[in-house]
Amino acid sequence: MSRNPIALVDVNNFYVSCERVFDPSLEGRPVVVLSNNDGCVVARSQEAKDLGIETGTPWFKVKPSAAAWNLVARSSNYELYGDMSARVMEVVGRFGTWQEVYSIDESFLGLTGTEGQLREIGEEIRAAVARQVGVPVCVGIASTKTLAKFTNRIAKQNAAMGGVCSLDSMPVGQVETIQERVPVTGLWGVGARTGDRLKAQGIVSIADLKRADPLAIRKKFSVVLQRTVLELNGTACIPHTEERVDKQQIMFSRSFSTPVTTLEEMGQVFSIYAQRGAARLTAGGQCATMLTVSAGTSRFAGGDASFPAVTLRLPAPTSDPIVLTRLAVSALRGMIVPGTSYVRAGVMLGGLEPARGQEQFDTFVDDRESLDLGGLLGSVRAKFGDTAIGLGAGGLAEPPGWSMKRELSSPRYTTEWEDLPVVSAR
DNA sequence: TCTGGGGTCCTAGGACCC
DNA sequence: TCTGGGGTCCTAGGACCC
Repeated sequence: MSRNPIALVDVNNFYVSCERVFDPSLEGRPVVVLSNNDGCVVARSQEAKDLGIETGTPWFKVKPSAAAWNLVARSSNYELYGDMSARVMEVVGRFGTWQEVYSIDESFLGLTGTEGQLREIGEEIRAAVARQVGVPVCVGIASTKTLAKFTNRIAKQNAAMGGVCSLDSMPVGQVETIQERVPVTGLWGVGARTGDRLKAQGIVSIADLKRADPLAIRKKFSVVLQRTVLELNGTACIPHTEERVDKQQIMFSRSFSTPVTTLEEMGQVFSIYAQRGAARLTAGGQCATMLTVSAGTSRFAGGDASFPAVTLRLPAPTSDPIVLTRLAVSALRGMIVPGTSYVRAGVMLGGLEPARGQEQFDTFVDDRESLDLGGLLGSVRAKFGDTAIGLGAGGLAEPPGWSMKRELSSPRYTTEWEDLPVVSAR
């Protein structure tokens, strides 16, 4: 493997670990972090996992036992997690010849060194992140991304390894034993659907898949699964993209704290969501060419749920909040049935392309010809806060009744001056 | 009573062109 | 009126990820 080893570095129980950095009283206690609207569990501390709480469990089902379990729940605080993520990535990136940030809490890293040095580097990464950011990470090192993910899992599940595992330093027999035991769906890229289809072919464990003929797998399944087979056998074939490529779509979608039933309220929703989407476009220097608005009734209410959606092709690529808001609101007529209880809605911007100066306004020749409205709104919000300015309903000082609920949120410790933690010593 | 949000990649099939 | 083959682009939907 000595050629081009790859590390997968990820934070243990990331959201919970972020909460613990600023509230050490959470150490050792079961902690869960909830989805938007405090709906269901999205992250768990080890203690919470040990209690048998699964990801996706609705909070109202867990809540009655919370006191008895000494369980703490927090609303998700994405502002905090996003900022902590950037800090972790910066520290981890110092150790690699290249780095690919794969998700909010994990990145692939190119390493160099002998087998013995690799383990040391892994330990240095752990120590650096613990000291400079304060969260625990695990490191898995192998010759391909798929194997690095698998090795990271081994590091996580064996406390004796101290959070670092290099696949080639493990006895071959031991690796084979694990691969015989772990089901294929434990692999990166193999989900439940593919798992069922593989089982029908007699392929159950990771070891089974590793022995399969790559060409046959490609024929029966897909090129994606063929790559998994090759990577399991040490042939790296999933390329890494070091540069952050532009996004291809932007979605703003939320559940409501109380159902929305009228055209008027849904107009508010689409107006506000379209403006949030437009703000993200502007921030990323992009324009959209397609707009999709959608809504949904509850899957749990009994009867048939409905998920109406309308997609519009924009007359010209744009990030103009006025254009996007107008179109999003106009799309709801004929799509939304008044009197129906909608529990969620979303605005999706697609077919994104880089913004090209003022061209985005060329087809809308009015007195805004040379005005970058999105940029202007963005700078006002940056200075005076997210709710300082907006179009129509987006400019309401008081959030509407259906707005998201986050009753158990921690402060934005690292991104707002007024939320800065205070430390004192005696 | 109360059940998340935001993405990517691949494939198949249709429209269209030469 | 019949006949052929090859290619691109776009879109919808599936599967997967965290």
